[in-house]
Amino acid sequence: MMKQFQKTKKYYLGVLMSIDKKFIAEVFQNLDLQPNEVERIAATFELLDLKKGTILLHENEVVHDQYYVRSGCLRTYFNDVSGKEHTIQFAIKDWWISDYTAFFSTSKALLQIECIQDAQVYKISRKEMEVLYAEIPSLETFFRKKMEKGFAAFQKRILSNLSQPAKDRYYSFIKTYPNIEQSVKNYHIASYLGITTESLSRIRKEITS
Amino acid sequence: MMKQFQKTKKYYLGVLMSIDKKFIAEVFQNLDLQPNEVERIAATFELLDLKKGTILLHENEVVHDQYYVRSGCLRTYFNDVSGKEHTIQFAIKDWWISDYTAFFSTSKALLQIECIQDAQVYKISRKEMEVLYAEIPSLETFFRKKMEKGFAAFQKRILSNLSQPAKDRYYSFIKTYPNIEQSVKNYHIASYLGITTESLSRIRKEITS
DNA sequence: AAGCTTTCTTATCATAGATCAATTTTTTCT
DNA sequence: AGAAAAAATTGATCTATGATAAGAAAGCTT
Repeated sequence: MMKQFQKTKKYYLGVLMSIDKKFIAEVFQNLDLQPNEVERIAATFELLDLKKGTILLHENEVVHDQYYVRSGCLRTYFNDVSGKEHTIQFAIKDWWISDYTAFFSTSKALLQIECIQDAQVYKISRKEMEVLYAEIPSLETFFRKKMEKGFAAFQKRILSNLSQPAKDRYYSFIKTYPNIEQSVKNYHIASYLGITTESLSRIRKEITS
Repeated sequence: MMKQFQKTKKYYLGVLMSIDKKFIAEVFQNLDLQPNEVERIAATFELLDLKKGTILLHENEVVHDQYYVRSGCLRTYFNDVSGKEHTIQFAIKDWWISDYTAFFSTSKALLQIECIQDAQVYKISRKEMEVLYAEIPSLETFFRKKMEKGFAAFQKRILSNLSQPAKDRYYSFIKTYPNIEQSVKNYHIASYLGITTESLSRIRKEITS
């Protein structure tokens, strides 16, 4: 498949920057970064325009980057041996996305990252980010906290998969992520909940009646 | 239920320490800590002797601590509305355990921590650990990496729950955690795999035949 | 607007694993 | 060792969700 996204220009050394610094400051809003720190960070961010359908990361590619979503919608999913897709994560505005399991160890992707609504994302490499950790320690804390949230979300998901019927999990999903529900297809939601699209359809029918 | 564990004495300021510093150094073996750093850490560790059956943490208690297992075996589990137990994690020698979701935010426990084989554990408070992060930055990195591993394990579990039948999940479990298999009951394993003990029994029967 | 293509729905039948109810085996305690 | 408790097994039946197969509806494209 052709690459459907294009890179924006990138200028190093902070002389000229194509990326909106103000926006970068908002990404890390609670950190109270110094202007020079924001500039330093901005230099490592790369803005990408993605068309719906783009596969940003393919299975077995080494994962060097994570992405911050400015707009649009992406998801990570796993293709199992029987050809079924299992959605691990959706990401809309202000979410981070990657195959984190592979990202952390700079190893091969198990997941694919797919753009499911035209999107603008920042691409951030792990390597550059680790250099930044040393310069701006609060960044490491920022990402540690993100990770803690992600960990908690995964645990919650394991428990709801184990203890709740599909109908309850669907209710939780639309209640917890109303904005995501609007950006994705029902078959995406089904693959996230771990049911077939037919089962989801039956659940939805039950609800409306 | 009576408390079945007793605290060991604890001496502050590094004047006298009841806890084996050599052992502490091993906990963080890859960090290459200085002797004074080890001493500093040791002062925040509290050694507990636990009897099988002890509930170290009850649902709805605020979670201030995590535990490092020196010996024995513990598990965290969730009691769902219908009275079923769902095991989230087992911990044997050299594993860390807590209700991390609550631990990270110092909020109320959803899980219980149960000692399932007589154990010796170190208790480490989040608060003290965060002070240590500032003094010994490599500690924050150490725990971030642990978290990354835990995150990856959770993702793997979500995917295997969604894509594999119980039999395959059981095979993976005993292959991945042979040492845990020997320390826990089959009904613990069943509650980890998300099946009933009857189903696990049938799977085991199939294997032996 | 007509015709594709994608997405969603509906119906029928199949099945993994649950539930219920005993029973047997293993472990623990006195 | 023998009794009691805990854990594991087995059988019969039930149920939520899957698989398969059509169709209907919605969204794009020209």
